[in-house]
Amino acid sequence: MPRYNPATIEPKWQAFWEEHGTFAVPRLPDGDKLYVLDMFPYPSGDGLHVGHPEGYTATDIVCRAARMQGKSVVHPMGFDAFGLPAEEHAIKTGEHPRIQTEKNIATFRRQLKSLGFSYDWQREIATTDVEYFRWTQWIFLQIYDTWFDAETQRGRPISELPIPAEVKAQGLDAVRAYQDERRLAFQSHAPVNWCPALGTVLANEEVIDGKSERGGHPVERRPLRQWMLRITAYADRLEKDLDDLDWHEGIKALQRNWIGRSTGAEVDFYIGNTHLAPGDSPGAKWGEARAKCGLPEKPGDDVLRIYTTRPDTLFGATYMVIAPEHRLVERLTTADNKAAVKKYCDTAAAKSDLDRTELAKEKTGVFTGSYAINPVNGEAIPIWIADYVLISYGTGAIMAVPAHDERDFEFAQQFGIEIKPVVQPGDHVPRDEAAQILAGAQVYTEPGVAVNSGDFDGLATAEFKQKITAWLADRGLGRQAVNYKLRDWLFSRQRFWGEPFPILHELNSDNQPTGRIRTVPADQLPVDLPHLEDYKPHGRPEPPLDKAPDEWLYPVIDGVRYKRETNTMPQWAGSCWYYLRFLDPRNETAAIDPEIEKAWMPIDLYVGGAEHAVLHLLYARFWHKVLFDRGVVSTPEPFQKLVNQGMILGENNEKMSKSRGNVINPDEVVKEYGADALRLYEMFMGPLEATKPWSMEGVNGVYNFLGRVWRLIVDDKADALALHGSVTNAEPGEDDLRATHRCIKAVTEDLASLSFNTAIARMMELTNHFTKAEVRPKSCLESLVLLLSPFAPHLAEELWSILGHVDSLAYEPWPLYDEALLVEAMKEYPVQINGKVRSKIQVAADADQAAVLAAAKADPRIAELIEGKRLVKEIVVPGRLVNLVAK
RNA sequence: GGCCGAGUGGCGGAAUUGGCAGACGCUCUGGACUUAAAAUCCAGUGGGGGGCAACCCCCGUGCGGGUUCGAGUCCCGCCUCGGCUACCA
Repeated sequence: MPRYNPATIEPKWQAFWEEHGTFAVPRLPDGDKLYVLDMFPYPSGDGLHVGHPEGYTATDIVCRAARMQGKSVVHPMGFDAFGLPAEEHAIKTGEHPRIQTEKNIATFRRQLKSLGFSYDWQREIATTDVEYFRWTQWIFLQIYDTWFDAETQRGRPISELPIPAEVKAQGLDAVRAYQDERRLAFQSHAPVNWCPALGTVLANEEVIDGKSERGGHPVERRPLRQWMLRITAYADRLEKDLDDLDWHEGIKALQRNWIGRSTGAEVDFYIGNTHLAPGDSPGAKWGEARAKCGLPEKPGDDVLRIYTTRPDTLFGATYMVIAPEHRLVERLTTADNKAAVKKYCDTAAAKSDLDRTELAKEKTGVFTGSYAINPVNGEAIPIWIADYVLISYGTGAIMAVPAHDERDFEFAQQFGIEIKPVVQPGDHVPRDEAAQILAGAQVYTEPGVAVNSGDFDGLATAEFKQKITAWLADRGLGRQAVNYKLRDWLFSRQRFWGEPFPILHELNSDNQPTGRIRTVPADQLPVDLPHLEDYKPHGRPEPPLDKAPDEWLYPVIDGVRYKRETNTMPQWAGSCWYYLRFLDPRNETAAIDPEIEKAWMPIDLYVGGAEHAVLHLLYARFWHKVLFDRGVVSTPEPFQKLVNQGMILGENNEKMSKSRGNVINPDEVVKEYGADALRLYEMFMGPLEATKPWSMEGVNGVYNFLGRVWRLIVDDKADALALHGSVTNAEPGEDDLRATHRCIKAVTEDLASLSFNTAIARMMELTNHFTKAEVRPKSCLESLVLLLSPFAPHLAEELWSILGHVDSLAYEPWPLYDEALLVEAMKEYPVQINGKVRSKIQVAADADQAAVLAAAKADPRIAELIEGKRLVKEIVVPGRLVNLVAK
């Protein structure tokens, strides 16, 4: 009884492919290349999730079909293997994180192989491989060695950075400092979540409500020396280059939003050298001086520089706000406000970003006691401190215009500050509402026409913005400015299990850092992680590598003692360039051979979850652009086409999670139904990009389909493996050919648009067609098997061999369809009267419109229905339908 | 609050982009085969109504309007659900 038995045929073909190196890819493409990439997984201890095979099957289908269509396809897989869980396991057990990581990778590899994906496993890499992160470190050195030339909008070697004469005159250290300030990788102090009870620094996700996720211990924010990458320098290019990418508009919008470019003006408000009081003015001298020398590059201590996107509302500014971390806080606070201000700033410092934004519904703030002079009207307005202004955006200070900004409005209402409307709403605003706005009782943030704005009254918002910006620039009081929501990338972590930085800090004779740093030369990479006795926290905020043995931690070069950088890189680092290494995974002299890079890049199709739509894709694009500027890669963008697979929900339509108990294990599905059924089901569920619920009955459904295909070709009632009796070498009939060629056309087209679900439906139709047929022409069955092979490769290979072929079908030419065979002699037209189908007629396929119309009117039922009525309109849509409008 | 996406039978989903709504599959029902069951094969399966019958009629794509000979598809106004994001001045 040769039944369809995936449990025997699947391992058999997997072994065959492996033995024969069926999917091994040559160094360079042979003919048209296709680079299809999956987002490589993080090998968690839980093993593969059913979400993984969704995208992986989609790309596998594309690759298998492309090979049959003669393309040279590279389709690699690897592992994003650094990460917290392995380190936590190490802390508990004392076992090196690498051991756990490798176990997990082994599980993932086994699971992936059991699904029959056509990866070139020779190219497998893990970000944790020393030979891989050697080149991650090398790329860091490239970034470190680069400064961004704003003029040409390009990253250039630091050696090409022009050094101003006055800097040069101050000596070598000054030059170094000047360069270091401009490198794309630089050091800075940034707060971390320090948990004294756990003796370790926590990631943001590990902090909930200001307490540690584990144990609920208090967490404080502490500034620590960190590495930053200057991604903001590339913000404009990262935004602009999205235009030419073949990505879903929604994802592009997400990235644009994240970059968050805004244009406005920076404006200086005079604050004097002491504390200004109401009624004070800067005096004519200051204004004259400014008009002469223009706006200084950096604001001095006598002004408060703010950023606004609405310079047209300057006349409506009734107070100022600076962030609690602003450098002028102390300077601006008058004696009698000191205590309150200190208390407020201390509280703000303890709050996490989350507390300051999401959870804080009510606005808070404190008055400094001093005033600033509005440059447009000379009015002195109070300066407040409030944490709704972020130090990390713009200048960390704003002018508040409560009449035309919701946040300022809320704040002003709360603290009883004047609300002064300066924008007359547009005509779309109802009259009573406009009156409310002009009375300062309601906020209005849209454009309109200026009022209460001196000589500028009557200007439309857009025009006013331009005029006032020019006015300010003329007087040295302000300038046009651009800002981004995007922040520089905090690139260091206080963790063990990550890539070490190839950086050394010089020490003086007292073992204190001198501030000078040097890099580990490229030819001395990799910097491997040291051996540790155990992985337990050492109880200081410094990274765990601080407890590395001295031989590792303190190298001596040319008689100078250094301390290694002990921060490690974040998990994002490894995934920023893995797609390059896949092309040349064993290269020992370069990250990638330029010849190989030119031949295969860019990636033609990149498939992965939407959860990486912002960070991973932005970071990788940023690295790629730096590498492009430095001549390492030849394309400005890595991922030409991107598709985000949808989420798979549990059977109950909820997210899959252990706690809900609705997690589906792919191993179980493979065991019960086979890999082909799992693959086919995941593709049949619905569109790749849609969120859709799992259904075991659905899996059973496609499993039945595969069984039907099997029985179409194999006689499952025979004692031994034999072709079904109705399989024949005879020439196929017209109906068979039409059905087959329609299927070829549909599947080919659906594949091109990644519409796998409908492609499968078409193959089901063809299977139904031949199941009913008493004679099944072999040539048609072969076409079906080839069409099915990218989806259910094991079954297809088995049937292909049963049909008498010796070789794998992996490189068999893709079936072609003949347009001439698709058309029928007769065509059925529905005939509508007043838009409702009343009859159907058979007409010769090549009949002209008049003939179709005549046939429609001649139809007995139609004739009866239009009898005695007047035909107002007669519509014939060629190839579609007839509609008669009768009265 | 903002951005994006989606609402079609009992369920997952189709619909050449303005042209027969419900392809394909699941579920369910009936039949064939069988001593019986499973498996398999065949047929039916949006709702309501009429007819002995082949058939016929009405309603129907979240809701309300509109454009059109014709709307799931386009326009206007809502409702619901999901994802991402969140004081970015």
